[in-house]
Amino acid sequence: MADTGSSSRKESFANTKRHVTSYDVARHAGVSQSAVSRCFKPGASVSKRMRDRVMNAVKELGYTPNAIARGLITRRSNMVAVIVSNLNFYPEVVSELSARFTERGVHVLLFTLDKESDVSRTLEQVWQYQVDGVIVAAHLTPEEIVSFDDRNIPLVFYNRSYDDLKVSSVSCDQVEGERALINRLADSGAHNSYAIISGPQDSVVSMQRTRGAQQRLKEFGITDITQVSGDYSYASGRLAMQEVVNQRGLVPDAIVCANDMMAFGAMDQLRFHLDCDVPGDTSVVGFDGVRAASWSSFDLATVVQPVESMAEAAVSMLLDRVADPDLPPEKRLFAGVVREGSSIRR
Amino acid sequence: MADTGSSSRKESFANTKRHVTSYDVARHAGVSQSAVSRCFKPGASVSKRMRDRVMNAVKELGYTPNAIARGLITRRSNMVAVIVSNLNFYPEVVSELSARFTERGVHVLLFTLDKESDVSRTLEQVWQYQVDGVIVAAHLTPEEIVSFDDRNIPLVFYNRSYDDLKVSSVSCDQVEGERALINRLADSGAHNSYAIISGPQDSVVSMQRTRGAQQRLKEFGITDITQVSGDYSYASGRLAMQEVVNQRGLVPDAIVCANDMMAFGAMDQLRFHLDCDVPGDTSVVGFDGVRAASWSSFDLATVVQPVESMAEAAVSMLLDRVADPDLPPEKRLFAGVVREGSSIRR
DNA sequence: GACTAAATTGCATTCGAAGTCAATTGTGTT
DNA sequence: AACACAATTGACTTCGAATGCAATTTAGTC
Repeated sequence: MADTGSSSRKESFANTKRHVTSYDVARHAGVSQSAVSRCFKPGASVSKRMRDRVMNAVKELGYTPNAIARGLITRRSNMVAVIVSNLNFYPEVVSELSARFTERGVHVLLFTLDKESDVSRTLEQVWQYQVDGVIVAAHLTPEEIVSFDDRNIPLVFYNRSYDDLKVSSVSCDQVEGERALINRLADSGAHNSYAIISGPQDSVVSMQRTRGAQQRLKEFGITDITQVSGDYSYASGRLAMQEVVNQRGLVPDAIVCANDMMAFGAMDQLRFHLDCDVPGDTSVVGFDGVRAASWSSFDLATVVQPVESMAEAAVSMLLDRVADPDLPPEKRLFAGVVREGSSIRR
Repeated sequence: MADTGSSSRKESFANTKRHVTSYDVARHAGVSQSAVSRCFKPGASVSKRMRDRVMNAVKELGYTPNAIARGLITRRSNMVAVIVSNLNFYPEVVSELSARFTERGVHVLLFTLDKESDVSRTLEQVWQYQVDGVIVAAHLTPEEIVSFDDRNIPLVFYNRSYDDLKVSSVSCDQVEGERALINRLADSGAHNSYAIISGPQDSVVSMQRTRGAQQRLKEFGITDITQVSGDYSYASGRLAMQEVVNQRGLVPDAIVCANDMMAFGAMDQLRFHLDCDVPGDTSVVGFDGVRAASWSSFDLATVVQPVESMAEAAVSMLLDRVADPDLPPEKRLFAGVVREGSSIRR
């Protein structure tokens, strides 16, 4: 640490391959640096002869443009931030987003939040990196949302909507989806007692799903509902299921879970620890339509979110707003598709 | 497009909040720009009075340092690239890596590869973004690996080792793990006929796991082995299982799968489509130790990779080499832990 | 071949922060 | 109070590429 100066000097000799810059290319090709720069700008005015000469030199020297330097002058980093509260809950989403951004030549700076508490520190980092836009699949406070406006950074929420605020979002219609799912349960007859396993108390998505279920059940005149909450995990689904049985003393006709993971947990708890048949004795439904829902072990009735369309929408909405910051915020709502499965008693 | 000049001019008026730079802060605080810069450099020589004045101005103006500009001059972007062949196979890994890098103030540029074919294009992007280092959980050709050396960019492989090449890597001992798993099968008695469901032909990891199984089985004098290959997915596990039965006409005593997903598929195929009890009629084992392996539905015997330790190792190895590029490459091998589960017949 | 318009090229400046070095201020000693 | 020496501070340059503008070349026309 003390000899930083000399060691870095030594280092720059050790690196025989010093960075090749556009100046090096220019000198080697006998042209100006501007010319080199222009050769990398699509649609710039460059003669064929010039382009050939430059590209030759580029190849010979192994030149790669420095995106950092470019970003400094153009004020476009060509990077977007993707902020996810817990990657484990959204692997497909991140994967889809990443693929689609890449397709469009945009790069993804990934931020995962362990606890919602470090959001502000994360945002601090986001600002520093001059990203062109941000996709957020996590909860932000209104102040935090406003800070995006202040900085003129386009923001698109994924599966979080703030009805009252002027923000762009892409989401799945949680309430409608849940209602459709309840319809299916009702269609299949004798479901009189229900349990709802919700997500964390502070999760807006969970609220919406749960509300959808409650509403629809109420409309069907069903009042026998036990509600407990989990944290979206498999383990919490199992615990919640047990808790339901402990509270009621018996198993309800149907278990409505706020997501698939908890539904798997509930199902497993019923089948393997409560000696209960699904769907023979009781029905279980989830929400999300993750891969495992279609595994034979579960074949879960659920609402499938159109992840691909949603990701595509989020990406193009964001990039549209990057290109034209004056576009008004837009909320796009996608309908979920009910997956029948065989976890509903008939 | 034609009026770029005027429109960008207009824009810069529209953005009432022009970027606040260190110069703005300096002017507002009545000091030099260097002073502002120094206030953001830990361990710099700044008097308390100066620091207070500057920090006040920073707060009043809402200044955020520009990491892009900093990166240009320091030649440190504080970003690393994480290249994953298919995020869906590694959600925990990416999540762990991301968390640990963030902890250390390093940012993650995520690249996901759909087909291995676009690796070179991806690398092109990686070079442009001047990342300080790269973690790769995908297959690279020797030439591609050399290109990292040429550019003096530290590289750490995750779960891919190239025995002959001088590269750093963190991996789980696939062969040993698989051997231990086979031991467990052998311990549990009567497993005479085996099926091995391998991964894709070109997957090194699959090769190693499969080889480990074959070796150990051979040592036990077992020769009745059917081998088919899948693509690591649940669906391919089911297909492969069916294929095994089609080939043999009956179900082998044990099914050794190259990863957990395929094991789930095989298990489900056996239980729900081949009317076969697991572990009653046959044993199934996997590899990886993903979350779902411990779900009651499966309770799969498998080799649990110590993902956390491995991620930690990969991150610190990479950052150590970023700090001191002269460190020699190092290969760290982690032992997997056999998870008993209840998918093995006793 | 002369002349105008259009296309191409180079010069010089810019983006925002960091580091070098010299100038200045502050501290401690006798 | 005078001096040596350390701690602070500011002016200026640098990182690498993009761009406005002027200079130059080329193409097009009669």
